[in-house]
Amino acid sequence: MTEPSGAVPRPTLEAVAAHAGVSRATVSRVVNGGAGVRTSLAEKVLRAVDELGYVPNQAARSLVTRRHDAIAVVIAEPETRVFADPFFAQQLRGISKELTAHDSQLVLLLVEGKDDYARVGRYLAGGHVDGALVFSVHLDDELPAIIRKAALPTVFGGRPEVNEQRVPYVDCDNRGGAREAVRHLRALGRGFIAHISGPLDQTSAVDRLDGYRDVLPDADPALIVQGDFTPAGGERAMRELLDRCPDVDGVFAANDLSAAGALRVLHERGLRVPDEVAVVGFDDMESVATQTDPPLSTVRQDIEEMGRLMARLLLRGLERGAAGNEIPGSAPSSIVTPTSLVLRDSA
Amino acid sequence: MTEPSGAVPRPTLEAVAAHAGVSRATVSRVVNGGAGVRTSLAEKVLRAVDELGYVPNQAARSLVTRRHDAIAVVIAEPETRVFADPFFAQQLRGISKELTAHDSQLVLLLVEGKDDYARVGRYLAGGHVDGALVFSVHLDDELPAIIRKAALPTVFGGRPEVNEQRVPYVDCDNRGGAREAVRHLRALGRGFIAHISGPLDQTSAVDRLDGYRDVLPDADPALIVQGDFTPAGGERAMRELLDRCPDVDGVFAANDLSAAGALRVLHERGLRVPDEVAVVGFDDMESVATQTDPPLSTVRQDIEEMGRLMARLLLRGLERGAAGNEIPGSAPSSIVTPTSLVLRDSA
DNA sequence: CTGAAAGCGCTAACAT
DNA sequence: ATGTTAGCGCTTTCAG
Repeated sequence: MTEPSGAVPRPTLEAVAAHAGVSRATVSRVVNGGAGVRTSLAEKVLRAVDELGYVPNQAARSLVTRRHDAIAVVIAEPETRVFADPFFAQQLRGISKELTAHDSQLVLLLVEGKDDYARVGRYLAGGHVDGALVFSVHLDDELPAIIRKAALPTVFGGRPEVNEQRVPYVDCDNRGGAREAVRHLRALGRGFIAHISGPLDQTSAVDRLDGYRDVLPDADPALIVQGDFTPAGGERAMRELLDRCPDVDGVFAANDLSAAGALRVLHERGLRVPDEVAVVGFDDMESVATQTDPPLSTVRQDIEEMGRLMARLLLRGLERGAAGNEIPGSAPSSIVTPTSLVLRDSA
Repeated sequence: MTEPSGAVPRPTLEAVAAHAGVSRATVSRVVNGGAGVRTSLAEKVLRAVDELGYVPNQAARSLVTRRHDAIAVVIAEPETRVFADPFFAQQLRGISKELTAHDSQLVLLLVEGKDDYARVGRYLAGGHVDGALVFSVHLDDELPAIIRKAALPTVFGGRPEVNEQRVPYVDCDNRGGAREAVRHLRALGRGFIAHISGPLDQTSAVDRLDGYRDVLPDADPALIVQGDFTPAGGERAMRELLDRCPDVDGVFAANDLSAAGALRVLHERGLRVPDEVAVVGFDDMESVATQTDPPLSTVRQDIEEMGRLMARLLLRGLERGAAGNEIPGSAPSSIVTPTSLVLRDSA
C-alpha cells in the first residue's frame, strides 16, 4: 500500500492563505475561478497553492455548497447479465465522458441482491451525489420507491415498465428498430418470419415484439417463441421453432446473443443462412455480430451515445434546478434514440 | 427528474435531538451503533430518526472523521478494449461485492485520454476516497506518479511493469497457466506448437509468452507471432503462422479472443480442429469460449475472485493503517491467483 | 477588491 | 450514561 496512513497532513486553505499573505476568503475565490480578484494577488495565491500542493477538501466544500459534483449510476441486474454483455461497459463509457466534461464524478452502485436496496437507498439519500442514473431492467418497484424517498434527480436507462412519477428515461427505438428488421426480412421475400423474443418482463423485449407485430399483425402465433436474451435461449427457441414450423425462412431475434444461438442450431440442422433461413438480430454487439457464421445482420443502437444522453439529461436538469428553481411542468422529457439496420451476411 | 430541487431540507442531528429530547451527542452515538446508550433512550432516538426520516450527512461526517467509506476504481484503458471485454464488468462485480460487505462505496474513474489524468489526480488527492484500486494495463508512468502524489493506499489490478514503490497487486498466474496450456498441447502429441501472443507492452502478455517459453525453450522463433488480444489480431497471426510453418499442429493463443480469430482462419483453410490443429486460449471468457466452433479449451482465471481479493487487500490495509499505525515493512503483499485448464473441444 | 466572521452538520474530547 | 463544547475546512454574506 502506498503511504499507509499517518501521512503528511494536507495543507488547508488557511495554510495557503498564510503562505500567500492573504485571507482565506481570497484564496477560496481564486481556487474557485478567481472572479473579482486582482491578477497580481491571484497569481501569488496560485503560486502558494502550487508550492504547498494544496487540494481543496471536498467534504468541507460539499458541507457548505451542498453540491457534490458526483452522480450515482445504479445498476440493478439479475446476477448474470451484466457480465456477459458489453452493454453496460459501453453505456458507462458514454456516461463517464459526459460527466467528465462537466467535472462530475461517477459513483457506481451495483445492486447484487435484495439486501442491497437498503444500502443503495441510504447512499442515495445520504447526500453523496447530486443525482442518479438508474438501470433497472426488470419489473422492480423497489428502485422507483427508493428514488422517490431519496428525492434525488434521476434519469432511467431504458423505458421503465411503471413510471407514475414520470421520471425521464433514455431508450432506443426498440419498436421502430424491430419493425425495420422485420420489414427487411419481408422485403427479402420471406413468408414465414419468426420472432425469438426476450424475456417479456423487460420493456425492451416487449417493445421489440410489438414492432414485429406491427409489421406482421397476422403472423401465426406459433412463429413467436420466447427466449431469454442468451445464446442458450436462442438455441432452444430455434429448435422449437423448427419443430413447430419447418417452413420458417426468416428469424428476427430480439438480440444478437439469441440470434447467435439460433444460427448455431440452423447450422447444426444443415440449413443454409441466409439462403434458406435469413436471420436478423438486435443490438449490434460487435463482439457477437461480427463473430457469428455468417456475420449477423442486426439492428444497431448507439449505446455509448445513450449513456451520454442520460448524463446530459440529468446534468441539464440539475443546472436548471439550481438556477431557475422549480419551473413546474418543465421536467426534462425522455429521449428515444434512433436505430439503424446493419446488413452483414445473415440476411 | 424526480424532485427537481428546492426540495425539503433534510433533518439534521439537531432536529432529531430536539424531537427525541436528548442531546446531539446522544443521537450521534445511537446513529453510530449506539454503544453506551441506555436502551430506552436509544429506542426513543431511533423512533425520532424514523419519524423525521433522518439520514446522516456524509460530508459533515467525513469532514471530522476523515473517512469516506468509499474507494476509487481507476481504469485506464486504451480506448477500445474495455467494452469488447466482460473482463472489467466481472472484476467490478467482485470488487463491489467485497466493498458492499464492508459498507464501502465504489467510485469509478474512467481514464479516457491524456487530459483525464489531471482530473483523476485531483480527485484522488481531494480526499474523496479512502483508497484506490487501479487498472493500468499499459506501460504508463503517469498513474503511479499520480498515486504517489495523492498518497493514497492503492492496490493494482494486474502486475504493473514498473513498480519501484512496491504497490501490492493482484494478478493471476499468467505464466503458470500458460505453461499448463502448452504442456497440455504437448501431451496431446503436438510437435509444432505455436504461440499467438498479446501486445508485449502488457505484463499479462509477456508472462504468458514466458510460460510458453518455459515449456518450449527451443521452439522455432517462427512459431511465435504477436497478436493484440483481438479476434482480428488472432486471424492475422494465424494466417502468418500457417504461411510460415504449415506444419503447425498446436496453437496456444494468449487470450480467447485471439484464439477465436485463429479458429476462424483454421476453419477457412479447411483445417480440422482439434484433429489437425489443436487450439488453447486464455481467460475462459464464457461468451467467447463456449461460442466458438469448436468450443474452446482455455486457461481459466477467476476474474471476479481477483476483484474481490483486490478489494480485500486494500480494505485490510486500510484497517491496519487505522488501527496499528505504520508497522514498517508490513505493507500488504501481492496475490497471485491460480489458473486452471478448462478442456472443451478445441484441444 | 479584500478581509472578518458566521456557520454548514457532524464527531470526539471533556465534563458531569 | 449523557450533555457541553470545540472544531473539521470550506464558502459566503457582510463590512470596509
